[in-house]
Amino acid sequence: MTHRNPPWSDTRTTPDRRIDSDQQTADSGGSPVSESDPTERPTDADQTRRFDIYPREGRGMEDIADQYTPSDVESVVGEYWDENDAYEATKEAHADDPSFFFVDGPPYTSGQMHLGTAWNKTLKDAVIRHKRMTGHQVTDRPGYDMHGLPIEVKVEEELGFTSKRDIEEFGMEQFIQKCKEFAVRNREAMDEDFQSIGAWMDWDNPYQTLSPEYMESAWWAFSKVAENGLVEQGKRSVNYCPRCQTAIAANEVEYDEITSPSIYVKFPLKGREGNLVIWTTTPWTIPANTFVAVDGEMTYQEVRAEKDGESEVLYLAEPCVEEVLKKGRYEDYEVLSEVTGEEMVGWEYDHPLDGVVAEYADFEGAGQVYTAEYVEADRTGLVHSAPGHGQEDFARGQELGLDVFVPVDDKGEFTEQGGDYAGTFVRDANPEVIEDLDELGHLLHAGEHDHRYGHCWRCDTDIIFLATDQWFITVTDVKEQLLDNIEESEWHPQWARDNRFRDFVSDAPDWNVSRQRYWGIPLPIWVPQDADAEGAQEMIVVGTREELAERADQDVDPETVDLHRPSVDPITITEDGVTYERVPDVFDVWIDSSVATWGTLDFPGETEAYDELWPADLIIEAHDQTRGWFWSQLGMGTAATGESPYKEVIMHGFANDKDGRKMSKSVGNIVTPEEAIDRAGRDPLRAYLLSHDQQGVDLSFEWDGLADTQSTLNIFWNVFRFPLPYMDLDGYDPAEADLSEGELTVVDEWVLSRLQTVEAEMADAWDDYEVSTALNTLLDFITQDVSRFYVKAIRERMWDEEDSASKLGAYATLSTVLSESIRLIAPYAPYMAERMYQRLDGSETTVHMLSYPEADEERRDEELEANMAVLRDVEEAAAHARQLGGRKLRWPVSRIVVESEDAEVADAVEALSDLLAERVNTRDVQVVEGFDELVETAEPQMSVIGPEFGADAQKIMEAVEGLSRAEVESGVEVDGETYDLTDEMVSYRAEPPEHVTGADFEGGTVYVDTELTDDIESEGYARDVIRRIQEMRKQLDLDVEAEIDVSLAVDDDRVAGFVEENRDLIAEEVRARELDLGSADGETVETWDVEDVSVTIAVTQLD
RNA sequence: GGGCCAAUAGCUCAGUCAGGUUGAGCGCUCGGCUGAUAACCGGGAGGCCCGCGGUUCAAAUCCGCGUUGGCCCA
Repeated sequence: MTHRNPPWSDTRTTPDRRIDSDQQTADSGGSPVSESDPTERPTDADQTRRFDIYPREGRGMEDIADQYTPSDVESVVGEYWDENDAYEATKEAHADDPSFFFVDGPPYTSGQMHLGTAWNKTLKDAVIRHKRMTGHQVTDRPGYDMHGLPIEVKVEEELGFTSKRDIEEFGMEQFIQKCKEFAVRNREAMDEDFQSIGAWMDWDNPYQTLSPEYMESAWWAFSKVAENGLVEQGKRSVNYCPRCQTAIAANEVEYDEITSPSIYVKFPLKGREGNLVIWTTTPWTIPANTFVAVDGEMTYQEVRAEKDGESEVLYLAEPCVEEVLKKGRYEDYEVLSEVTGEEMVGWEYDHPLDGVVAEYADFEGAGQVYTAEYVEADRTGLVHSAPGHGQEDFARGQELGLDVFVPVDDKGEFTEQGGDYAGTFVRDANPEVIEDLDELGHLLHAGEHDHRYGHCWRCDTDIIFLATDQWFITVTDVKEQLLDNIEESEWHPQWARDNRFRDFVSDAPDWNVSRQRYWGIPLPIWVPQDADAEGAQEMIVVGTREELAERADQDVDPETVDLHRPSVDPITITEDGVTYERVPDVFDVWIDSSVATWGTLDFPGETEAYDELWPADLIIEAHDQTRGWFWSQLGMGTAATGESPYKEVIMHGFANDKDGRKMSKSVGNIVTPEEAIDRAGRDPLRAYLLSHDQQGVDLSFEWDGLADTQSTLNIFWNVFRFPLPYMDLDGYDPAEADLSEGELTVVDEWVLSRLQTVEAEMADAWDDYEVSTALNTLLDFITQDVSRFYVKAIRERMWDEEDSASKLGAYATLSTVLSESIRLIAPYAPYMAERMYQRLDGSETTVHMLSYPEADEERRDEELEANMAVLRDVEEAAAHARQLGGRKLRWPVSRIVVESEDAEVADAVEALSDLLAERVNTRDVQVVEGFDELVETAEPQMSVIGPEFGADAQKIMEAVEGLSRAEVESGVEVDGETYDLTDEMVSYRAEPPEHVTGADFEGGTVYVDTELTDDIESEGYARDVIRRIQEMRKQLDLDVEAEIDVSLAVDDDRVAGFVEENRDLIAEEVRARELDLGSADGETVETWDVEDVSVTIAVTQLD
């Protein structure tokens, strides 16, 4: 065998390369991938930058990267990308494609990347890469959420602050500066984190919620909301953090189990005998009591209860009577009467803390019984209601037209109205309230109650409900439109939209957007200094910096103004003789991210991109954002413009630990992305994360699973590197692969057909963003079809003559399969794909600028795929049968017989019989409907024979055992006497004849005839000897082309004869110049056991 | 307390929408292959398909009630 080129010479000097050599013809519906003049692209001139798996100059195999080492691949590719501006080149390549407006959900800059955010960014990156490869100009601006209470709290911790007073003393401006520094510092670290997992986004230009342009987006959107009449100021009962001294959003409240007081209180009725009995876990809200709620439908009993010789009258819901009286340790009771809740409406009572508190709700309508929806037959069936605190109480109070009475200030302390409690923090007042109620004789029972209660998500302080003056976006006014807009958006998975999201939106209350804090976007609301001034508008909402400059009383430069507090605080607006001042609040931080679709485009500062792109084509977040960002954007978009700001949503899951439990510091089960990258690599981590369901389902992270993914990628790596030495030897350039050159065999046609099928299936999966399905389809193809089957099938052809048409066909096929598979995997494992691409082709700067392969229906042959599936089943069964027959694959068998009644199976085996014969190493393949050589062996049925023949049964059994059916049916002779046996007495077991073993497959049975002949033994031993010599060559680390001398001694004359017969074959296969039989003398000598025969082999390397 | 999602081999997951003999990978074990070789392939063992009811000729799959975990809400 001769070769044109020395093995490691540089054969890659072809000057003109095709771009994207096996690009399919663009279909009519598809969008053409931009292909600018190839001469503008980097050409072979910078070939030195191309990766080399195999060193070109005179080095040996030991230098070959024969194992997939992700860290090596990733570091070299990372450098390559940087040096060659691969990201920029990719964007450039798709600059003229149809646009795709992706919007990044901004991570909050108070922490660092964890596994969940790594997953999130990886999925986004894969989608963006795929979108580009399928011909889109993708908006890929990453974002950061940088304002808000959580950062304030972190900074307060750093500075050792405990209250707002500390901040005021420190200075608001300085404090805000510290918050900004904190956010920017974290952002920079997160930039690096995200890039470390290969996320290709516009990291030079992220949108940041603290930038003037971005803050302006929020002002603009809010001003549109105001124009639509959906901004309102009002008292609402809100979740209030007494430490942070601000309202917090419902989704900023976390819940935990706590122990609260549990008290039963008697409210003395006015104008009639008796008491209403209520139950509460918040004694401190009793001072604010305004009314008592009952269920109009429910039956209440008037009972006279006795204790210590005294009696009193109590009103309780009928199902609660026994329980409550037990709590109150009453000894006996009698039911005096029954009334419905409805009948109790209007009853009046005295405030139970009259005389203790300075003021209580005694205005028109207060101190009475009303019905309410929230009453249940629980505890007492009567509910203490304080609209100044409880949210439901507040809502019902509004319906009833009751004033809101709040004897608590913004520090959570009682005001002077609280009388004895004035200046006491509400929760600290609980014991006093209980004591006072007891002294006044109104306490029926006091105990403890364990329940879930909310606390501030950042500072852990238990929240209180407080009716305060806040600003709202009244989304409840556009509820129908919100629900309609949900219909307009497409969600993956759809159930998330139709169940969770729809339910949440249906129940969403008005959105409290004001926070009494510092680090945030200031509310752009100006209110009159004197609300009663003539001609005063209720409020002025400013939408842009330009507008602020125009309307402000002070000089404001729209280019340089910092919209943060405190610089905007002193700005006033005077119009029509009325002076307006800014509301000192900042926005709820959810407002910030809710305008991300505008902020990403720098709108309204810039309008061009907005006009072209808005609304977003796609957003991707985890399921916690259903009530977060998915909602805030819908709410803001609908309130501001009437539209949803996004069209499509992918909602993925959470990364939990291996037991499906949340990762947390306290449990100590956190896995960091850094550790995963260190232990497995970026591509394996990405592929692992992306191989699991991406739609709504959580991931249980497991190290073994990550390792599995790495070994799967390793199989791809092996498939990739397998042909390289051969191609190099032949000077074959895989980038120039042409399927019309050379000769395609049936396996080539098959694997190409499979490739098209895989491409079609992946395209279908991608259409529905079934990202994991697409990846797993590809990985299955690479491992099962390409590695397990195709590579094995073409191995021999790699050693054909230099210009063999069959080899060229295999080269072209494998090159095509690799080239397209590399592009198919590129969005998932971008580093590996790049390295492979640069080795095989490299005509473009990066694999990621190429187009995604599409199925060529011309190349699909479903019948062939079906036939090959049958062949593989048969092959598997044959291997099984061989194993049962104790004949290893290296030794040929004389024949296999495929038994099947299925015509399709028979046709498939016949169509592919040559290939099958080769793969199972048989000299002959037969296909039959029924294998007529099976021997039926009799098995006596003693349960029938025993009773029939009594004492003779034992002998008959022995005689019958192992006979054929014919022998039994002709009569069984025992001791000269012939017995006729009925069918019931004997059953038959069909068995293959001697030397034949069978194994079932889905369509039938495969029989393998392992009978030995001299011819078979001769080949078998020869192959065994070849194998041993090859093994020695390998151990000696010989170059594949190196020649050797071999001498060997066989410790068995007959086997020695077989070896002698095959001398030429052996010599050729092992590249032996001389092959001596007799004694083993040479540089390296080793003795092998070949089928129990000792064979000593000596190998000497020639120069 | 409520809504949604999940539970299938020792582990990670398919299969559930459209009911018809539970599959894959890893791990274990036995074997095979061998110029992809620290790679690769096959056989085997291993499942009350979370539990209990119901619908049906037939349920991992549909329905109801629970248990456990996750997310969200109160």
